[in-house]
Amino acid sequence: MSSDEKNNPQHDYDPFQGFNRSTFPFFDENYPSIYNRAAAPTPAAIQAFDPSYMSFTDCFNGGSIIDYNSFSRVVDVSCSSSDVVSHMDDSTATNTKKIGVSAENSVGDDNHNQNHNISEENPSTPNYSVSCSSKEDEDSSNGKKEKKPKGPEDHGDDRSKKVNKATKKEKEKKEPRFAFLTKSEIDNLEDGYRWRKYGQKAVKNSPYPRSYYRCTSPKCGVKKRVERSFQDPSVVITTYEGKHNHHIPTTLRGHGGAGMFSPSIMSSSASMVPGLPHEFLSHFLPSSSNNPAGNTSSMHCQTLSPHQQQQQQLQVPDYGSLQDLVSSFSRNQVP
DNA sequence: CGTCTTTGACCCGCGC
DNA sequence: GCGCGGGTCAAAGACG
Repeated sequence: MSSDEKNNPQHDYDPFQGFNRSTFPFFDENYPSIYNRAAAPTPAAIQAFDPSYMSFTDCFNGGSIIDYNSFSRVVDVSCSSSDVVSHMDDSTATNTKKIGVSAENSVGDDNHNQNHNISEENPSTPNYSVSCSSKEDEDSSNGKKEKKPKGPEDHGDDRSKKVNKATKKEKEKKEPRFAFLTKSEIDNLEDGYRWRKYGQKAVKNSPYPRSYYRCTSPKCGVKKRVERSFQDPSVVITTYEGKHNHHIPTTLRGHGGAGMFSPSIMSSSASMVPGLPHEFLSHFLPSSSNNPAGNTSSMHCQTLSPHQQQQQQLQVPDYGSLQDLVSSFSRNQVP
């Protein structure tokens, strides 16, 4: 652990900072969740979360909160400065940036690698991590840079560059970012929204490329990045960036579309909270096999390929445990 | 024909 | 200043 990390205690970090907690139904202990189970989760059930991940257990128990740095260490993904998660001002952002670098360099760190043994014994036990950060991004999505032809005419833009730099700093604090670890064989996990892939890049120190998606809805600048952990290729890291300013599209393209989730569930949550909180929720919605309210989703399931269905099963967490963990977190964190 | 993916090039920030 | 790596653009092609 770097000294920077020591100086940046995470115990007071709130991964849901920036969101009204009421937008997360499971923060409310009295919320009549359809995921409520008959029995409280057993300790064994909680421990079923693979400890080698930054799981929800890690996230919420005892106020030990994941940030993107921990996240990057766990899954061995590099994270840019903007990925770093913390409620921080610019000065601390500089610090965490260094943390991010050290995280990337920590691949050979024994202390870290010891925790990288990802169990294969519970393939049906999905492991999730979530983190968020604030970041500008509207400058690239809205006021996106013009692609300028390289040549003699491409000069005299230094002024605009500086302006961009300044506005970037200002916007730096706004865009929320959530990262999810999902054990899945499918890279691009369906979340109900429509995404258009706009780029793919090879990731340093990883054989797996990183894909860049943008929400296809006009004026919605939400982006997501999808990549695999090279430590455990079965783990997909999905990073959402920004908030949707629209509801989930009612018509989705073929091959299952929103098949992972019940449309009734999606629409209800979407109408409550369009945007990222819904997305966050959607990642933990049950599939047909575990969804007590799930006739509709089972209907969608029929359109899934066996591959997708397998992935779907891998996606299903123990929602009772999950909810309890989050509630526990809520109790610990909310004044 | 519209939508989406692929992919090489480009831009930019950062560390050395 | 230079090189590297991450992020984005946009043309071309694939697909339904």
